[in-house]
Amino acid sequence: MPELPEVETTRRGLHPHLVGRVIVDAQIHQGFERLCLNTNVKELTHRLIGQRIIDTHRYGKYLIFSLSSGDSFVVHLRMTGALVLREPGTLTGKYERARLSLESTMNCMFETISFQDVRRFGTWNVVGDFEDGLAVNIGPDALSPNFSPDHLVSTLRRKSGTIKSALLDQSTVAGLGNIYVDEICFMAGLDPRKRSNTISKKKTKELFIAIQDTLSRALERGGASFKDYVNAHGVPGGALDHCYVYGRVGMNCYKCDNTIKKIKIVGRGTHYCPKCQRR
DNA sequence: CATCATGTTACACG
DNA sequence: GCGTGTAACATGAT
Repeated sequence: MPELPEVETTRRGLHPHLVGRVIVDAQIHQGFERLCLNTNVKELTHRLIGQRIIDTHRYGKYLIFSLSSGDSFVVHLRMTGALVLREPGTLTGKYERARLSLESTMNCMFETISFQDVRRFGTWNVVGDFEDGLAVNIGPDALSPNFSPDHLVSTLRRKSGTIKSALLDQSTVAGLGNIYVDEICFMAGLDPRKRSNTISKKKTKELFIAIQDTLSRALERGGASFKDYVNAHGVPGGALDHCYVYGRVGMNCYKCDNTIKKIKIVGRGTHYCPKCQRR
C-alpha cells in the first residue's frame, strides 16, 4: 500500500485506541514467521507481551510504537500490509498473518490489532532504539522539518540518475512511493526522466512545494487505495480518484488536454504528460 | 500462459 | 564507489 499518507492515516486511526493499552498476547500465524525481523519469533513476542503502548510515531513508511519497556515496535507494511482494529470474536480472515491482543477496557471496543498482508512482504521488528529498525541510509521524513528545500537541492545536485529514481530512493527523502512520485513530477512540471543534477535550484524549490502539497492533500483524503490498502478501521482511502497522472494512461491531461503516457523507469510504471512535463 | 502491481534489497555489470 | 537493470520475495487480478 502504503506510502507516507497511507501509513500516517493508519497511525492516526490506531493512535487513540492504542495509547495506554497493554499487549496481552502476540501471535504470528503458522507459516508466516518471515515477517518477524527479530532473531526469532519467540524473542519478538516475548518483547511485546506485557508491554503498554506509550505512543505511536511514523518515520517515512515505517510505523513505530513505543513500549513501556523502552523498546520500539517497528512495522513496515510494504506492498499490501494493513493494520486493522478488530472487535472481540472477529474471525482472522484469509489474509491475516499476525495479531496482537490488547487488554480489554471499559471504554474501547477493540481488542485486537490484525495484520493483514496479501503478498506477505510486510515486517515486524522489536528494537531497543527505533533507528535500528529503519533502513540504514534512510533520509529525512518528507513531512518533518528536517526535510528542507536546501536539503533537496544539495541531494539532487549529487545524483546523476533520473529524478524519478531519486525521489523513490528513501535515502533522498523518506515516505514517497510510485504513485506520489508521478503526481509530484506532474505538479512540478518535470519529466520523470530528467537527470536530477540538471534541475535548477528554482525548479527544485518548486519540486519541494509539490512534495509537501501532494502529500498533505493525499493525507486529507485518507490516502490512496491502489488495491489492498485500508486504514485502521478497514476503510479504503480516496486519493487515487484525484490523481493527475497516476492510473490515467490514455486519458486527457487536466491541464493541456494531451494524452497521458505510461513508460517504465527503474522498473516502475511511470505516468506523465509529455506536454506539461519537461526534460 | 503472460504481465502487472503501493516496497525494499541484493547482486551483476559497466 | 556509483548508477542501472534485473531478480527476488509471494500472491492475486486481468
